[in-house]
Amino acid sequence: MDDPLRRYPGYSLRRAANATAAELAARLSDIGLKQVDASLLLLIGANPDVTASALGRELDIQRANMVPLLKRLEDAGLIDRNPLDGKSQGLVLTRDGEARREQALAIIERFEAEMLARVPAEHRHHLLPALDALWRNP
Amino acid sequence: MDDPLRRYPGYSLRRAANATAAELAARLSDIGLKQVDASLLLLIGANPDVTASALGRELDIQRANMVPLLKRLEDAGLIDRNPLDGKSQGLVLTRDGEARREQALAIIERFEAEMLARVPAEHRHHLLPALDALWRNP
DNA sequence: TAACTATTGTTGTTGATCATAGCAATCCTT
DNA sequence: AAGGATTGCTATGATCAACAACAATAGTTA
Repeated sequence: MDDPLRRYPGYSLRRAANATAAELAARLSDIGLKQVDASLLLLIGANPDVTASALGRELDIQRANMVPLLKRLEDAGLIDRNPLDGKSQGLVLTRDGEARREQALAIIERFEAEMLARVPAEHRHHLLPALDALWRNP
Repeated sequence: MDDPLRRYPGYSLRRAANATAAELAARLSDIGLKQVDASLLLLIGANPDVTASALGRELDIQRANMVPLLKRLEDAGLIDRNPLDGKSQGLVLTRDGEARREQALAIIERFEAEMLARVPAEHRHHLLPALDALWRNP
């Protein structure tokens, strides 16, 4: 079937993102996490006492939508909340959260390596800078 | 804020895809189309009498989910259905559908060009082949 | 030809995701 | 002390894709 879309990098970009996201999601589900969960664990681990708002800004997730995400992580015993002042709360990983973060990290590192390995060597090191140019400077 | 995710091509891939998808969606909304609509118009235009099932396979959309998509295009007077045999129906663009397809094509071509222009020249021609390697051969 | 298997188009339901608006409490700055 | 901004949250609606199920038909094989 003739597919006029295949010429377009933008189309391939979306398809590639979907395909890789699906694969990573499948692997992360082995440890009971979604991609957002893993992102949050990594970010909280690297930035103890971050606020929900700051996380939302970094990941482009609206404040309101952070609530159920963090609630699930809290209910799962992976994160704790420290009141920073009267209204802000700092988020930290629990012991379990840290363990899970390390599992997620291992899965992600491995996944990224395998993903990159699929890209022909001549193109490989161009991928990250090219992608970054597409969204870092809006 | 320290963001451990920025090292990962897979993460940049998803962010770049989201950012570009949002921008293209905004432009296509000027002519009352979503991305899927535009994809369908382009595909039907290039493959007259294609079936809904074939479109779904090409775009990785389940048969069942094609129904409301095609119904909207039909209700908008952009496509017609030709009974091919007792159960299959061939899809074609109407006059209006062809006009809309050309508008969509112009928007997409322009968008793709601008998108590519944002990528530094050294990386530019590596983008499409690198992305294709990520999803063409699963 | 008869029987089976696969394909097509469809319905209906579900869950996940995201945008939006609004609210109370608290903070920061002037 | 006051006004505006920020934080966390509730609630709601729209959209989207996955899934199961089904009837009708086509294609293939016994």
